[in-house]
Amino acid sequence: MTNLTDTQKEILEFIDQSIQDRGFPPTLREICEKFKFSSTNGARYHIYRLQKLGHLDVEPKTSRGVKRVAKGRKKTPSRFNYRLPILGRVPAGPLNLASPDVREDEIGVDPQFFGSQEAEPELFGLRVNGDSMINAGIFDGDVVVVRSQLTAGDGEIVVARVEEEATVKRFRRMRNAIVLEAANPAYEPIRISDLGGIENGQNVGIMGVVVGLIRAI
Amino acid sequence: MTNLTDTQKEILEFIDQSIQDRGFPPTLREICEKFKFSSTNGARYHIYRLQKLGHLDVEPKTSRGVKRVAKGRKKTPSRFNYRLPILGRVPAGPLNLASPDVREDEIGVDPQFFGSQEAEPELFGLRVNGDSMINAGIFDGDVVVVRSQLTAGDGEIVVARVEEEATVKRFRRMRNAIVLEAANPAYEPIRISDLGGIENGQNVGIMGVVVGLIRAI
DNA sequence: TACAATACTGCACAAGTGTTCACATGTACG
DNA sequence: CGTACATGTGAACACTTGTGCAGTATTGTA
Repeated sequence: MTNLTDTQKEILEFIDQSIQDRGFPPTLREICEKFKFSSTNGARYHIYRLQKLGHLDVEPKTSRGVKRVAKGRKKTPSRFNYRLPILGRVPAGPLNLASPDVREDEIGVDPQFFGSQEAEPELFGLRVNGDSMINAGIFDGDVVVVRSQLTAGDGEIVVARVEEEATVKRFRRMRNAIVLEAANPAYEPIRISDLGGIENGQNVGIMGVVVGLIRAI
Repeated sequence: MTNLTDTQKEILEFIDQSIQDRGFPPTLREICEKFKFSSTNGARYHIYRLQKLGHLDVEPKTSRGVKRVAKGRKKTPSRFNYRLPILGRVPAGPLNLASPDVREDEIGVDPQFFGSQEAEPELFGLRVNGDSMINAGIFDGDVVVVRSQLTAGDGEIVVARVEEEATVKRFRRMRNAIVLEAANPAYEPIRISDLGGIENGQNVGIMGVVVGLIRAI
């Protein structure tokens, strides 16, 4: 991919630098000065080249008329800028993504890494409380990355609301019921007649599917 | 705050638009054309004003020499932009951070979340191969976040080089030796006489300390 | 009424800037 | 050996662009 000569790469860098520092791209003569070219055509040659290679947009007859172009699979800046809101441990109490005051923190993540292709993925973080999912590699204090959705497939790890408490469990679709089971034999599975239904007086719903995990050691 | 006239606000907008669309600010005459001024001094007057008001930086005698100055606008902190290079599984073969060709991918992370305060932290990612750290919650395929350093404290999880292979182990400082132990009873601990020393013909060194973990499910 | 400030018009000029054409110098390659 | 190609030099040219200076119209305001 980096089939560019050293000079070409340096010129792109210089253009970026100029845009960053001064707010606009350099002129041909500024490039000449920087690279000790004695003729504007030295710079002009490289600009022409870089345009042909698709790294620059050039507006003819226009001063400073070069523009860096995001090339092919070049990383979208927003890809790295997504801020994942981390909700707190939420031991009891309602888990409400919309209310920003329950946000404990936020961290920058790469949504594509967790399978999200959308520009504005519906991801949020949730700090896990307890060791009920220890056999699934989810430890106390870990942050699980959750994609908001109301349904889940068999075997997926979900964030479920049981009464007014949020828990992380593995979602099992049985013959006549749905079971939320912990990945820890010390915990009893929760049996539900249907998704969102009530059995034994339980009020249950799925809040999202766990698509990733982030841990600071 | 917005003690600007309508025209002034529109001119700032036009400058932003130009930067966004074309990659560089407009000339005075382009502003004139846009705002139906018949004299360049019409634009010039407003640019001068906006400079005095602190909304623009102006580079004299320079074409398109205006720069929007961040006036209390939210700027994305660089902390969300750090790109963590992910090295491959590196089953055997040398693990060299410097050579970019072993990079499998990179993801955006928040170094502060993993305890790094520096602007350019020496973090890298390493995809874990095998289940030797399963009891520490590190599963096959997980990416561990590693801070490059040559020493480690007792009990820390480290990336160690044994011969030419990189492994993730827990670092134990014993009375007369150092032990690299797996978090899985199925694996035998590796005993080393001293850090970087050789025992049983082993060539061992510490490459970094695991400060975090990222998993895509 | 007089005066200042705002928001321009009009025009010429010098410096800034991209463009064109001709030519030089390596380096790789058949 | 010669040819193609990449990477420049050098100089002149014409358009672009910011600048300086003078003037006009409108709107407060004292």
